[in-house]
Amino acid sequence: MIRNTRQRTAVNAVFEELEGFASAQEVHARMRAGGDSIGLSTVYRAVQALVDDGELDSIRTDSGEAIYRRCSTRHHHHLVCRVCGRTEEVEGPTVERWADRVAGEHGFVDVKHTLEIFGTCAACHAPAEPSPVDAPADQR
Amino acid sequence: MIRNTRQRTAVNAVFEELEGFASAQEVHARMRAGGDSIGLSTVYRAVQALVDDGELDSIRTDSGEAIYRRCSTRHHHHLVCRVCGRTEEVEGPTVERWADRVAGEHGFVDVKHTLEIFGTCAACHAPAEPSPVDAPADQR
DNA sequence: CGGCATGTGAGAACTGTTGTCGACTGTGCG
DNA sequence: CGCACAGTCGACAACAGTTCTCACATGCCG
Repeated sequence: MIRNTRQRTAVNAVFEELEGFASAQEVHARMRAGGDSIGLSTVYRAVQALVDDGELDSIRTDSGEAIYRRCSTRHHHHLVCRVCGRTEEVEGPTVERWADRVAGEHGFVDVKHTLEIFGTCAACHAPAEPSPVDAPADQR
Repeated sequence: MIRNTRQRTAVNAVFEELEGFASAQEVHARMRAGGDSIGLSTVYRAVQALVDDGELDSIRTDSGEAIYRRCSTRHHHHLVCRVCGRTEEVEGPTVERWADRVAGEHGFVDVKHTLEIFGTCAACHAPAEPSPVDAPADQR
């Protein structure tokens, strides 16, 4: 049986008022800062329970930390500023179709995909930037 | 200056004879098992050096472990079978253009993206058909 | 209300990764 | 060839994120 506890409700609430991603530790810190008393273990447990329920989506950062977002409703992707962390949701039928087609051509079925776009947003890009023409060489 | 050392060559060799992904620890274990004496730190260093050189590609597993793969240096994406772990490289100008355009529309610059497609490959999807080309043993 | 399965939380333990530092060794030079 | 030395090695410590442990608390059901 699964109980409704103060802590579980509170974790849920954090993600409701949150935009973008948060790691378990951030959730914990935020709750502590907000006056809630909660253990780190409990945050992990609550977050994982929410993931199991499909209410949260989890991905990994490059550093290996798990971060969570509330957005399981409709399919979309994220555009993340690598400086300030601001996240925008974007949709793209184009890329959905492309992925399905490519996978199909290789005989794959039951296809899912993950796509994250990283960049520097206009605000973060404004300050001192050495190269006016900053064409990254490796990506196209 | 960058030296050619026995260890670095050996790590490189492991990925040459390897298909698919391997974690740093797997590389270390494999080398030890093969009689090579090498430190774990050295494996991490060598692997990261190879990633920096663009000779290896690194991603994270769901468990947070970093795994590495030798793949072509040009930009591409991976189509991964969630059953056997077989990986195919795919390219898609379409999706590159889409990502750049979408990011640009939001004022983002210096844009990169990651895209992984997961599915079940034809061989693994066939109900009672034991595929002649079976999964490599230690794929994730 | 009372019983008890379930949840909590502080801290220990664990895992993967990175840092440290003395010893070692390719590499370039004479 | 041999020497100097910067780059490298490797055992181990340190670290961060996550999971586990276990005594105690608490929501749920009758």
